[in-house]
Amino acid sequence: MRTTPTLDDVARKAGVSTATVSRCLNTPDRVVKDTRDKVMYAVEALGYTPNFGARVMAAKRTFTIGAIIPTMENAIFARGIQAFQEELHRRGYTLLVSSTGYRPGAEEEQVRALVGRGADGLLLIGYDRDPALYQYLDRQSVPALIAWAHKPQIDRPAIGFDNHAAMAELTREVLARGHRRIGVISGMVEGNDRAADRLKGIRDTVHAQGLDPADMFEIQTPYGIETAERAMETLMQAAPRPTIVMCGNDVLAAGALRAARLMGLSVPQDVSVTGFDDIELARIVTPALTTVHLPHREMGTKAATALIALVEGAPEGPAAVKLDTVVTLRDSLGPVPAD
Amino acid sequence: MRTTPTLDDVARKAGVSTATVSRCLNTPDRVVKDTRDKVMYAVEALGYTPNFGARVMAAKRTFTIGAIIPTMENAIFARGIQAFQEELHRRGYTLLVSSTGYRPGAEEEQVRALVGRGADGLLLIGYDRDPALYQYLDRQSVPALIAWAHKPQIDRPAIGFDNHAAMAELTREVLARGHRRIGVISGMVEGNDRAADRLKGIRDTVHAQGLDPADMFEIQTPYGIETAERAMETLMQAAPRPTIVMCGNDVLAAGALRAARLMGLSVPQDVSVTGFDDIELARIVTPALTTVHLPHREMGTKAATALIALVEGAPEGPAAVKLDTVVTLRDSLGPVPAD
DNA sequence: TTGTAAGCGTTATCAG
DNA sequence: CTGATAACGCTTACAA
Repeated sequence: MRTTPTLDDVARKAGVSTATVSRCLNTPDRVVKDTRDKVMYAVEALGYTPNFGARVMAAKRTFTIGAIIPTMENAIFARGIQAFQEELHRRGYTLLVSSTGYRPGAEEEQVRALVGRGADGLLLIGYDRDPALYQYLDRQSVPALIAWAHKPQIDRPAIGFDNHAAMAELTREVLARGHRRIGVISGMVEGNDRAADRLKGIRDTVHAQGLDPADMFEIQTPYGIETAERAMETLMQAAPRPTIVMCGNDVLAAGALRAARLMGLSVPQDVSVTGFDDIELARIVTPALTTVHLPHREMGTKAATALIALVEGAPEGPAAVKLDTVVTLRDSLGPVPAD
Repeated sequence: MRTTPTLDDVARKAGVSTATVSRCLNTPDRVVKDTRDKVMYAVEALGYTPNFGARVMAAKRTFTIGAIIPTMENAIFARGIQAFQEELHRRGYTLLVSSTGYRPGAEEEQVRALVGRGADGLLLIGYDRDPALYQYLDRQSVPALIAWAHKPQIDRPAIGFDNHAAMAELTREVLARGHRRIGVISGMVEGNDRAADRLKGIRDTVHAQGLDPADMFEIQTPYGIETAERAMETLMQAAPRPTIVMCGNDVLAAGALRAARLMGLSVPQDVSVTGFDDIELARIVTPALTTVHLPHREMGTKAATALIALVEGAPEGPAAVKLDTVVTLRDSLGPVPAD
């Protein structure tokens, strides 16, 4: 097992000092072409790669950004993260992603792992987390940008959506179609402000309308097609049955759609279904989902820009950017069925 | 901007040496409870996190595994990677994922980034890549495990499927239903052995059947729903039209299904469609997709085990593990339509 | 333009 | 059981 070549090996082979090699690699113009060629040749010949650990320790910047997302398993974050990564790459940064699998406590672990590895900045999803984590980040002075959520009242750099308002708008569309018995399949709200806000957006709108809360049927369930199917089955057993089921995201809605089909209910004739996120899935299922469109790629790109700004000497105080969402009407939402 | 606390700060605060602090953190049993308590208290009080760079440099192991996948944007790899990560976590390793977005050259970049950061081992998708990259990995003696593919004739540690055989089996099912005019929507085969093998699996089977190659209609296209829709439109304009369209994966198939619906063709009455991968999508679309089931989670889990074994002093020579695939018949495949 | 040498924060080896 | 101290590989003043 030959040991991996170091700066020193390159220097020796090229007949120069390690300082010169380092300069060739980092600031090539501060080195005369002739020696640079020698050095580059040695680098090639040896197959040298800088040791990042050492570099992190000696320099300050790593040009690495970390992102911690709840899951890679469904496409909720995929598109935004992809755009985030592309923009970072364009700006010379490397993205490292890790996921918590919605495991409580996992996020702190990952934050420490990434910070310890010298991440210059972090992308986190949503606001809800142990205050100690925020304290830790502040202390380490590692900038963190919150994405996929937006709460102007919280003084943190963030870019995202007003989940409450967006869901409220969708709910108004639902009410306008005459629905009064509303089923809800929500994600688990504990530690998930996006899920919580969406749920609250429905409740507040329904109550503002003066409806009887007893006419709402809520189920919280972990994200997943299967879990949503179970939830849908339960909701459809209520009597009288809800005329619509509003879901916390498109994945849950896809599950609800599937369960409806298996139960022999047609959508939207027998029951309507709505989603949230407008991931690709929403247009693929039958019937296509009425949902809330989120500008995933725009958010990813802007998140990259904002985080880099923060990293490269935040002008100052945190700012929260709000992106617009659009209620997107497709076939899965219909008028309330005649009894 | 308070500077982040180091081992030294902790040592000073606890009134012990840095060596003792280090021991408390890494081998707590080699330190008497009393001093350990003092140290732990200081660690808490200061909010100390070890600097990974320094640790990498001083120790050899990092307990970090890197995975480089073509894309996070669709679910092809999501499930397997999730299982991979879960198993790694269970074994005390951290997973860092990065994606190439099918960008040529990006993989090398990412490999270097991960290796430079001290990754103990790497998970790579498929065999096809610049030999120089393999050479680099060997030289750095960083073990790499190839996943999602299996070629016994290539002497590399790998875990995956025989894409050729699996697609061949599906093709036999197709032929058995009387289809003779076969359309194919394949992923780009350049640098993607999985896509290439699947395509070849179809061709070889069709030709073995003694069919006229002129009856096959092949289109290669980048992965994506939209691109698949375009391809489907093109295929459906041929006269006579193919009676079935076999797709290189489920995402492409979902696009084909969608295009068919928009063109007013019903599946499988007017045209059949098949996929490959059996991701969640396959059961959600209407009609449900006939596809090749891959044991995603099993592969992820076993990949983790295998890679850790490699990292922790590979017993020796590389081994290739083949996992079984299952042709899964659902509604999207029907008999050849009567003309 | 290039070389010298002092860190950077840990771990590991040796003594005590 | 604990403390010095020498690496680890690289960057960066400071000198030459």
